[in-house]
Amino acid sequence: MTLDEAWRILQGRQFKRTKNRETILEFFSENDRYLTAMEVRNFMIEDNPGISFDTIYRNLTTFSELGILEETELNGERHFRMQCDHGVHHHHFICTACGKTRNIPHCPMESVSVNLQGYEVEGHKFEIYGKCPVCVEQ
Amino acid sequence: MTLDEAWRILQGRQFKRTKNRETILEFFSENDRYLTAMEVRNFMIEDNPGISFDTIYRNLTTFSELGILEETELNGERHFRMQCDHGVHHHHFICTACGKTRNIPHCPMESVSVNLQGYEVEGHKFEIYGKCPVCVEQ
DNA sequence: ACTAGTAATCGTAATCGTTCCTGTTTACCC
DNA sequence: GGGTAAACAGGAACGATTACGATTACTAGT
Repeated sequence: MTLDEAWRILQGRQFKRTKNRETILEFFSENDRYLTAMEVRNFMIEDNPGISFDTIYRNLTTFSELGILEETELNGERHFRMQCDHGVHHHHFICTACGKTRNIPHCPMESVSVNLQGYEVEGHKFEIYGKCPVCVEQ
Repeated sequence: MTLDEAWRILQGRQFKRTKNRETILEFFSENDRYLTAMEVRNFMIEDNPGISFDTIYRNLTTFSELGILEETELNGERHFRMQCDHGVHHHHFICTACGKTRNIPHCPMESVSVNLQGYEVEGHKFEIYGKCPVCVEQ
């Protein structure tokens, strides 16, 4: 997702264009990996030393709900990254050291043979964890 | 996993047979679903009003490491359940209302076509979330 | 451009799940 | 039964996240 696409979504829903939102989106568009609220804060604090976690979490949640960011949970912490390939369903290999991901186009839901009649499926998660080639060397 | 199997594992590693451990294992063997530390506490508190969270978490973590319980994270909280079909790799449909699960024998790792050469795979997670037939009716 | 109205923010305190700490109790081996 | 290390209770501390009242800053309408 590009910055322009993100702003188009936000302005289509009457969200205002603020400096904080610009900084957050800039950070994600320049860092193509899963990031924590703390990492976002450490970046923002240079421009805005008084930045509040309330602001960060509120915006991250908003962006996630609007499909601008995607979200996952790694060792008890929320992680966010810019939505990639918007619209096309996929999964990720996630590096547990740096947060970088690699797309996995195959979705296991297509080949699940279990009969889930009577069940109401709300979602699914398929992630592979490990170290990317760069972090293997460290 | 039966209570006998669990105790055989524990005693093989010189873990002591305490009242608290008996209560925890009894609770899991009678409740075939994912449970939180709080639910465990609410059950234990009847026998032992002074039960400490430290004791609960310490034992849940131990049991999980020994393969007696299996663990997953649902909306930011650790959930535990008795290890089912010990040894046989499988995945779960998980009811987000009651924590009950249904086994999914198919493992997506077998059909992942992405080349992960140079990567170090540490683990994976495949879970389907939704409502079980009982909770759909509520 | 000016102003009103409302969304967004700041700063701080509170919450929640989980872990740490210290002194005491308990299970197990002899 | 006595010694010893494991297990425990109670409470304090922790890190991530959320809630809150007061203030600031966008944006639309004049």
